Amino acid sequence: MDRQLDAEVALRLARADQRYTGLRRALVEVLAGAGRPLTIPEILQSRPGLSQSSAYRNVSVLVDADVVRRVTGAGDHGHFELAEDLAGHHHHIVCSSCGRVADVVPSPGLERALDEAARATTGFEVTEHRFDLVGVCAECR
Amino acid sequence: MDRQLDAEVALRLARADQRYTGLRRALVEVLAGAGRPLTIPEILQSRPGLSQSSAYRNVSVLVDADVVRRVTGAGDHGHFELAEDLAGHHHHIVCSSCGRVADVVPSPGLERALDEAARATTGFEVTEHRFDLVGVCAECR
DNA sequence: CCTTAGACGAGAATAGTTCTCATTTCCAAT
DNA sequence: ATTGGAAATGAGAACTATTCTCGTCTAAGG
Repeated sequence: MDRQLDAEVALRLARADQRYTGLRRALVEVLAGAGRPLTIPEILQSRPGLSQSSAYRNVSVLVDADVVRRVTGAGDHGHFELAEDLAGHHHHIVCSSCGRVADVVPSPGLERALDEAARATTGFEVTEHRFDLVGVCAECR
Repeated sequence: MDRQLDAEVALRLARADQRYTGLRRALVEVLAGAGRPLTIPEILQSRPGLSQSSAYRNVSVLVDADVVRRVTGAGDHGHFELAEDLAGHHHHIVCSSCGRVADVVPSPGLERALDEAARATTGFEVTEHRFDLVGVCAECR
């Protein structure tokens, strides 16, 4: 696994008073290697023997430590990916048929427009934006 | 309730081989009057006596008939609103603290940028885009 | 080593949502 | 109007993703 990523994750867990255990390292590895948001069942498949309760518990710890982010809006299962400042800012495209989620790298022009929209909003203190495309993936088509 | 909306909903339900019952009319009224996506508990509050199972069932019927759309990514409950072509295209801002969702009307420039991004995506047949802001609402702040 | 706080796994518990089924309502044809 | 059948309704059971509980085990620091 990437050394710098490893060190940054260790730092964030330490900040949250959490240990960087083998299981948590494994979760970070799986998510870093996937290149797209994964569900808990998908994570369990890639690490046979890992118990479901531990997967949920530790993903939750990683979310609280700002290492992992939960992605919603794609079928029944939550999807998980590395935090944006670890994996790079990107958006998602969701298949409306099978729920699969793929990463999309945005253009600078798009980002400028999105930030502008965030600034124009009143009444809320905007902290984040989400831009997802919805469509049908090649397999489902 | 708006006559044109009423007729359009009747048409869509007929297309889906569904009746436009009093309960379904009530649901459309509540959603049209809210001006923001509502959860099932919120809908139940505004129509006392309405049973939970009927609310879920009929909202689902309305979703299948393309009258209502489910909004995800805001807390534990799903939120429901009128379909975009009935209520007008808009985006949402979600309070990360309490889960409340408000509507946001986008600028033409933003829409142009979003459409461009959709066109640039390959591998998927893009049918829709979602752009949500996340922040903290005035009450929670 | 030993101690002890925390992590682990298995399964129970929870909560949002969907399903079942007995009853009622609605519509159409007589 | 009346009746027959198809669909809607409501109460509660069932389902499923997720979280919690608790007894056991691991591992870091003294």
